[in-house]
Amino acid sequence: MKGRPRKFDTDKALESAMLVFWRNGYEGSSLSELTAAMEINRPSLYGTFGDKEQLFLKALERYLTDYGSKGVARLEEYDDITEAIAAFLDSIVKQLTNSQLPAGCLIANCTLECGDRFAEIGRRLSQCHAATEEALYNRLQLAQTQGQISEAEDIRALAQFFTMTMLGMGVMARSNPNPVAIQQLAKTALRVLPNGSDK
Amino acid sequence: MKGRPRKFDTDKALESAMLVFWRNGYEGSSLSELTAAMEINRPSLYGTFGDKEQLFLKALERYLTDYGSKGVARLEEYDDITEAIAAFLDSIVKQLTNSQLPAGCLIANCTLECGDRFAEIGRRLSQCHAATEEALYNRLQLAQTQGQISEAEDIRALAQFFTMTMLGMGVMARSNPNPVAIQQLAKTALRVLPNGSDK
DNA sequence: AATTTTTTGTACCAATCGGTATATAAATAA
DNA sequence: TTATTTATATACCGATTGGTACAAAAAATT
Repeated sequence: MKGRPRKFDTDKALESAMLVFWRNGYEGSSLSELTAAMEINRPSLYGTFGDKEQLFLKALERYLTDYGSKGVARLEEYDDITEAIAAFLDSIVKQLTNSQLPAGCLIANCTLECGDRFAEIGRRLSQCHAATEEALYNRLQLAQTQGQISEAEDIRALAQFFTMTMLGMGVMARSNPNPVAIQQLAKTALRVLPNGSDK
Repeated sequence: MKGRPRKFDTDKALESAMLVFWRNGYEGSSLSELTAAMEINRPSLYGTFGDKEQLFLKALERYLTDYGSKGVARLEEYDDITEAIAAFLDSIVKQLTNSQLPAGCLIANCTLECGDRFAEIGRRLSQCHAATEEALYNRLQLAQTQGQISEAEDIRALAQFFTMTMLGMGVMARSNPNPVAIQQLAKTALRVLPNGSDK
């Protein structure tokens, strides 16, 4: 490779940026704070990641692989649909109550501020919600074909409900980070499932 | 009263400010946009409402009386606890799906961005959640003493769950403002109540 | 009519915002 | 060694941020 070699680890830098966005939101994260956390200077940031919006989108992808999609992955771990969704919620609870991580959920945190005002980011974040809903829907549909859920059940509504639960827990965790309460929210939400009270 | 009289209606101006904050969040609302919407100039704003933070807190109180506390008020309208909470959620759904109003819920919108970074605002917003939870708790407790809810039921958990539902619906409404879906979320959430599936 | 009090409009403040021009340093290719 | 390429660090850009100084305007008080 020709040219002066990079002095910093792009992966570490991106992770640092992601944590800043997670903590402060999109607008709340200034270029100065970002470059400080990433331990690089501004031209290196622009040369490597593009402008602030592109950096955010890349940080978001990083968040998804490291944190955001852990919950959906757990949907496949159990044959029983209630256990599967319990595992999905439990994964989110674990994240939200991990005091080593920024408060709340990066996606929820930024959905509210970016909605209209930063169109591309807003669109991408909506896609994230839709992807979660779709994963839940597919898992619920499988359970329905297996007879675990009645045919009369509106599984689209259930998928949207648990997506909302994820986001709502994120807001609660940001406002009052009481681990026991967050844990309890997940348990209560599970009761909308036919046999959810048992778990 | 001595001195030059005010040229604008402070109440109208505060309402305009509230709508800007609701749409754009706290940091996202610049002094320029606020004064433009309020149709006053900057010194009038500072003279009448104080600085930006104080203006926000006053706008928040205005939001609470006009919108935020409508849901809680409906808790008293029905003797049956399930109907009461259905009315509470329905009031919030109505607001979230009103296309004349800014998207989402002002409180949820700003909880995420203000948490740590604007301490006083963050504290006040947490109080708002706590107040909602407390109103729900009191109503649930009444229902429990009336035998509508089993003594074994953890009504604190239920109060927190419906508070979370309110906030979660707010995020969903901001990201994908589909009235039917929001309405359905409320209906699904109601199922955590002993006889919630009937309603 | 003169004085006092309060609001108004304009014009401005330092600080910070996201973003970049420029020149130097460090590597490879010729 | 020389030319080329890429990343670095510093220093800067215009625009916007929240917040104010100042003087004119409009009312009540004396």
